[in-house]
Amino acid sequence: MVSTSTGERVQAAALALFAERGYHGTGIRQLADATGLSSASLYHYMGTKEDLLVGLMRSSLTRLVDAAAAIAQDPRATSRERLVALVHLHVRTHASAPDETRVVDDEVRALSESARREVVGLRDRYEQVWQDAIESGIADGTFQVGDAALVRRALLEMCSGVARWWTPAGALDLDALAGEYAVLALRLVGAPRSAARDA
Amino acid sequence: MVSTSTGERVQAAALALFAERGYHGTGIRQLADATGLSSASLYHYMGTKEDLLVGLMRSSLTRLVDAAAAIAQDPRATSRERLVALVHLHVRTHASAPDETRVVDDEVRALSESARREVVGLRDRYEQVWQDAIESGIADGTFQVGDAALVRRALLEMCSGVARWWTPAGALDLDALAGEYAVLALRLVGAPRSAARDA
Amino acid sequence: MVSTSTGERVQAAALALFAERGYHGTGIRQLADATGLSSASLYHYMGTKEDLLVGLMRSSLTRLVDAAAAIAQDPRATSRERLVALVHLHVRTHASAPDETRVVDDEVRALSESARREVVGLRDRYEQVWQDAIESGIADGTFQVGDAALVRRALLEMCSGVARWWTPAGALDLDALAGEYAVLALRLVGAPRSAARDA
Amino acid sequence: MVSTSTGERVQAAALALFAERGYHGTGIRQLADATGLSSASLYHYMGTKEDLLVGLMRSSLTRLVDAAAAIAQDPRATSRERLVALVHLHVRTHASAPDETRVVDDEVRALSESARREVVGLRDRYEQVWQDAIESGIADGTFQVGDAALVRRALLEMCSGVARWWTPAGALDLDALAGEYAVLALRLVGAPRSAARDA
DNA sequence: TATGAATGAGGTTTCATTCAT
DNA sequence: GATGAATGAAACCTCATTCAT
Repeated sequence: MVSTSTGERVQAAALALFAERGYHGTGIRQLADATGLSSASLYHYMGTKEDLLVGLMRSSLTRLVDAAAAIAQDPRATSRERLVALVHLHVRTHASAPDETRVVDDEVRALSESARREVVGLRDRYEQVWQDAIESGIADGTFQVGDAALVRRALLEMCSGVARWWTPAGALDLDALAGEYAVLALRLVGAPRSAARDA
Repeated sequence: MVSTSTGERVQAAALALFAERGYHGTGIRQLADATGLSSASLYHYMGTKEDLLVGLMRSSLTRLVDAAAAIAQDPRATSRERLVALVHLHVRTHASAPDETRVVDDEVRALSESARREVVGLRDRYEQVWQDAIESGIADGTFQVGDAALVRRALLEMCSGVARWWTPAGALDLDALAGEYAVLALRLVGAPRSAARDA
Repeated sequence: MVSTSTGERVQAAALALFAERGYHGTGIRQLADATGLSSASLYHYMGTKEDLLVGLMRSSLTRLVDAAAAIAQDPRATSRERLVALVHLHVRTHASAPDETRVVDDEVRALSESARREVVGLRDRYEQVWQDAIESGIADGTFQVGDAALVRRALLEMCSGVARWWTPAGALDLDALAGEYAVLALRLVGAPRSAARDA
Repeated sequence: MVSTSTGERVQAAALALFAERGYHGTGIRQLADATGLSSASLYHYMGTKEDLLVGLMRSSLTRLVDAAAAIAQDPRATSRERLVALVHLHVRTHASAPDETRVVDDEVRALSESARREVVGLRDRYEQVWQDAIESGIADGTFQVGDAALVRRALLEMCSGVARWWTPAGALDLDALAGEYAVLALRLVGAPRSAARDA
């Protein structure tokens, strides 16, 4: 049986509120109400409000970066398989944790200089994994892509979008969603032929 | 000779600030500083802060909706041409006015209920044009698409992304950018063959 | 007819409160109450609370430094006359504006680094005038003093003390007070003979 | 071997902090950090924050009052010797324990009514010893002083000042410092001739 | 048009203190 | 002894907004 610690409840409430109303749109008092703590008690669990934000971003991005790195390091995978795996990871993560996504993507500007550097660094590492995956697919002739950076951006934006609309209550379950996006991704990189098999 | 009225300067400053720091992250005093007015004077040109936001969103979305409607109503265009025209419109608009995009896309949550309804209504009308364009391409056999709504979302997210990275100082000019994205869009809808011609 | 501006009333209230309860012991709300303003309105007239403190210190010290410099630059004065003039200045200033004195002397530690540098700089300039006056009295044989710096400190501390106890309601008026301290000062520097004449 | 109890370490830390940043400028958490205890644990050793302050003041003033009383009660001392002994006591105490001095002198205003009465009572007893010493010197013709209370204040302020600048690292050691001030004190009371002998 | 003056409400954070463990 | 958890009150300051001039 997993019980949630108060610290975790604070993080969960912050995530939900930051996602719904934005970091600057969320007040400490609202956060306190949502957690059932006094605003003073909140400071037992978070440092500053910004520390809380940074913590959420760091853990979210670190998880994503680690998972992507694991995919990148699998030596047996083909370029196609690697891209599909990345799409699956990204889509499933973003669809099932849309709040994290919104916060990580939208609130970087709210960070102070030093925190921003850290978070952007993590994001850059993640994007580099995609960039490498695309370039190696180009190199081995699997992908037909002119501008790899442009396609990387298009791919990531496209996949991130699921956080804005997918819900478990809809017609598509997570697997189907990831499958659909894998098809689209392979089309985008010009390797559409056996898409059905990969998905 | 085009002179900018004070009201326009207020809007321009608001756009830049809202885009950079977010609506809730932007104070009236910062806006006053940026405009060279006192915060009290600001209220001669805007109603409330929210009115200012709604005004920016309305004008931005209205322009986009009208342009999209014009494309949709051209009877001579093929499905392929229609999609390409929409992509060009969307990409050029988002790339050349990234601030408007950020504000329109990110700050809907900051609106009060009634304003949100209006803005979401405009956004829905715009998306419906894309939806129609995709469905008619499916209907006439040009596009190979399973889930039209899903592809519409993927397409729009992908194209909107240019606002986050394109700059006129980079290697691609606006025309080239729009061309590249048209190619990607046609790939996404499964109508890639003569992509080069369309771009 | 001299009317007091709101800004001046804020400064006066701050001076009284800071002197009575200390800078850290004085809250913004108390300051607001004392001024008859809301705490928000206060910020129209002061910058931060620290700005207010620095302003008080600066104006107080600047006045003192200027007056001391004027005394120091009088070429016709003897060493004895110069010292007596400095004592008169210091004692009258401290006795008649004891609040300023307390704040300037006690709250330097409350200042942030950069403000402290400025204020300490002013204080150092003032003390240098005294140091010069003592040394020139030693040089021309008027004063019998071993350690000039030590005597300067003893003199200044002694004279500053009037701010802690003198009141216009007491037996001594300002002139008599200044006279008494001039006598003591001349004794301290070992030039007591004609003290009565100088006072 | 002298080991310091936790309670003593708390007092020592409080003294240093109160002296450096003032009573109101020192937080319980800073005190906890300085002691290596949690803020909750602190409350095992002090009562309230004010109790801590009162305790410091009481012990400091009691020691001083007792020492001064001992000097006053020596029947063999001359007026001159008695004054010199008081100066030595005061100067040595203030120079070697400047933190105590600052706190005792500056933070009386931070005390609540009843505590203030007690502390001020102690201070008054101490000053009375000086007052008596001066008056008896006047009575027996040793001192040439007009206003005994005024001179008492001048003397005490002058001597207290050493707490603000003397350091063991400087050119003067404690004995020399006390000697110098004894000379100055005798000059102040108009009994300067054999100053060298007394110091 | 333009702005100084003004404010109630609320921002984030810290305060000194208590108490169950 | 010692401390994590907790808090009501208050800290300084900024918020969006109004209004008389």
